[in-house]
Amino acid sequence: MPVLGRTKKEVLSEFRRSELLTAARTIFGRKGFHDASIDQIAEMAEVAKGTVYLYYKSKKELYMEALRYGVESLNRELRARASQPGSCLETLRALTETKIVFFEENRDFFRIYYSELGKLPSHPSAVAMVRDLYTEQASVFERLLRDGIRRREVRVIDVEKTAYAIADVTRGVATQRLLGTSKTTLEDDVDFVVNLIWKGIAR
Amino acid sequence: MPVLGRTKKEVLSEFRRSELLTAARTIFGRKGFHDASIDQIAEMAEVAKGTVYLYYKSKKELYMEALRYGVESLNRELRARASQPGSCLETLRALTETKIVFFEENRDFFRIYYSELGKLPSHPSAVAMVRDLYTEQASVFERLLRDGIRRREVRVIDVEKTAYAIADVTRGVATQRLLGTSKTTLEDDVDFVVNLIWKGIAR
Amino acid sequence: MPVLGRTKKEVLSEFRRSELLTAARTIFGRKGFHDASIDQIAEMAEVAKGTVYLYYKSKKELYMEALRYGVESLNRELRARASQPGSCLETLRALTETKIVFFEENRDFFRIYYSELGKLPSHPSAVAMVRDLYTEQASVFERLLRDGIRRREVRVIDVEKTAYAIADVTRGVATQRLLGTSKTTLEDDVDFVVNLIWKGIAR
Amino acid sequence: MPVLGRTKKEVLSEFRRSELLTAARTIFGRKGFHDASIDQIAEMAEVAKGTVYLYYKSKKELYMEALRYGVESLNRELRARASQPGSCLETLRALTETKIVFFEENRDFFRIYYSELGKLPSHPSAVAMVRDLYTEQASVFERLLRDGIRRREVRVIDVEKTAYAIADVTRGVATQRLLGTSKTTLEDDVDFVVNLIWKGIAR
DNA sequence: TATGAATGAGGTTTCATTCAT
DNA sequence: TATGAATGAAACCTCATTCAT
Repeated sequence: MPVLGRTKKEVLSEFRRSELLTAARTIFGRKGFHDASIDQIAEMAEVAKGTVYLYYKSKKELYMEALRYGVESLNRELRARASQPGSCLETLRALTETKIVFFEENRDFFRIYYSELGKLPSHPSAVAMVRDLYTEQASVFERLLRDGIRRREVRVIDVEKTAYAIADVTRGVATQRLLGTSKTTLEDDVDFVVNLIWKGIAR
Repeated sequence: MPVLGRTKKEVLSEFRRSELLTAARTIFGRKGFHDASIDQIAEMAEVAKGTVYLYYKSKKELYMEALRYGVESLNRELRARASQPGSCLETLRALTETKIVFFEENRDFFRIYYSELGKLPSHPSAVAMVRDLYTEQASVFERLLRDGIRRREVRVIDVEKTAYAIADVTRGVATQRLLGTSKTTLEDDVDFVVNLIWKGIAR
Repeated sequence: MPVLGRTKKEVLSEFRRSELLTAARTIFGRKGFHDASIDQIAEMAEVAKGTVYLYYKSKKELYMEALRYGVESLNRELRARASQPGSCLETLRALTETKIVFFEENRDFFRIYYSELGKLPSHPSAVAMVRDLYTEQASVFERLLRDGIRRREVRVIDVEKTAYAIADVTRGVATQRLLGTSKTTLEDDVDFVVNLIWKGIAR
Repeated sequence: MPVLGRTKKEVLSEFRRSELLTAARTIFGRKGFHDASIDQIAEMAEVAKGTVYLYYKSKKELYMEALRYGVESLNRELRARASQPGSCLETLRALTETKIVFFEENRDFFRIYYSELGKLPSHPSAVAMVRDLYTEQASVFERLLRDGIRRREVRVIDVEKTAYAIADVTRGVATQRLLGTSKTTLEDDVDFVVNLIWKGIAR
């Protein structure tokens, strides 16, 4: 009995995958890949252990999907915001804020994300995927910078390196916030990042 | 028959510890804490498994010591360089270079270091230690910035946040280099970091 | 599809526990706690090593349950026999025989039992449990003696000490039999214990 | 430089053996065979671990010698007391007291002794030895009983079985005392054993 | 003879994965 | 499809024993 092109089965299946992904993200984020157990994830997703293997063929695959799922969400939000009109500086500020807020709302994911980025070539496949998504994210910023250069708001710089630098400083501030080290408001933190970078790159 | 205050035994013992630490750093860096096995570390250090436990009372302790050993080496180098005379900008450049070179020469350690920094509250003790050492490192840069402000080379800024930002951008560039993503020379990379930051903070 | 209040699963689970307990009793009895390995017990119970841990959370717990299981069986038999009518002397003889027969039929258990009784304060928890069960057993004999005193079949004595003495002599005879030192029939051995004790305590 | 037929070396060697045996008895008694470590014994004997192996070729051998050493001491005391004049009853009381006192003064040994007796055929060799010494001990009592029968103080009984029974009841009382269960004086406890047995065997 | 650093076998326990129901 | 009992590989750690000094 297909509805809107999807059978009941497909809907259920999609639902399970989503529940599993959410649970995986939470547990993996909280305990790391190794200390997380399939049992815990299954329990949180309210299915039996064996069921996990009907949807993901291994712990690693589940991990990678949870990772991809998160990064893609973030990238989607960033792209959406980037496509809104505004000056280069305004957009830069908006993107920075989007990213920091995203991490604050997805602390568990934040950990998976950066622990994986920090790992480099250990789960080669995972890294490759993260790198791709990271690169995709960087490209949002690169496009912004190129626009800024064209519009003469930004001086001529190495856009790629700068894009990475923006990501790094943003990550740093997000880390401070999650660690509780940062004592300033979200707005101040965003200001700091944007000012630093903008001074560094403005005409 | 002590020689220069150290017996032959002490020398051997020190040698073993050092071999173990080096092996541990390599293996842990390559595989992460969990996927590294004591057996592999012992083999690389050319001792038997049991011998490891004569020097470190658990896998975790060995890990932490390997971590501490590396961070302390880096901090030592940074402090040494920071104490040399020069303008604020010169010193900033020197420190940045020191750090990037250190990571290039200690790739395996780089991974432990940042995977641990990215972990936050999982091995509480390890994290605490890394955080302390990280803070110590940040303070080298903070001092530099304060000096710069006093000497009117640098404008009045939040030194703490800026110190972290420097560390973050530097880390980012080091990552690019280790990933092979960066196609530019060491000098160019250092220039990039220093310019970006300096523009952001100079009077 | 529950049958008689028990599902197939429950039956299987009960069966496994029982198989494991039996195997544990045999192996522990034969080799002692330390020299017994979980592997051997699993093999004898015809399950994989990991399965043992689905039913008992550690080697020690398995050991204790095997112990408890045996002692409780013995105590049950003794209590059942003690509640049958008969003179004090008759009951004493019956209990003695019950105990000796039980040990002959459960040689492996006999060893766990007495090795644990002989250990005093090493596995504190195990010892506490055995002591409780031992005390319970002693109380069966104490009640018998008190009855005998009331009925004027037995002279006034320290019932507690005497109860222990009966247990000790019985144990001794059981030991002789299991060692093969005793060359006399079961009946003769029982007679010997009962006569010795009875002479010692009768009016 | 032999002195009294013994060189300095021999004296030292004897001293070491004795220190080791004492330490072994204490540690084995306190922790049992498996949980005792050669290291602990060496430390208590104030020698290095390797030295232990110059005197005893394995942990088991050391254990057996500690066991033998203790049993032989006890047997020696019993034989000495048994050879003193006195009625059968008097000697029985004296021997019982000797044994209980010996165990109270050698608690650690007591545990080794009975844990080994309780083991039957696990370390076959150890058991054989203990059995021999146990038998030797029983024979002291058997001789006493036979004397008593000849002197018409004791009725005609199975002396072997009775000898074991005496040992068993004595052991039981010793156990009560060491466990702290017994609340009566040494004299009362001895009285209890002797009365029970004597009533059981006297003419 | 005495030492104690080094060895490596051995055992418990965990947990991802499978499979019969 | 969903379950969860069963599996067994893998890894940490201990400690009796050896051996070079």
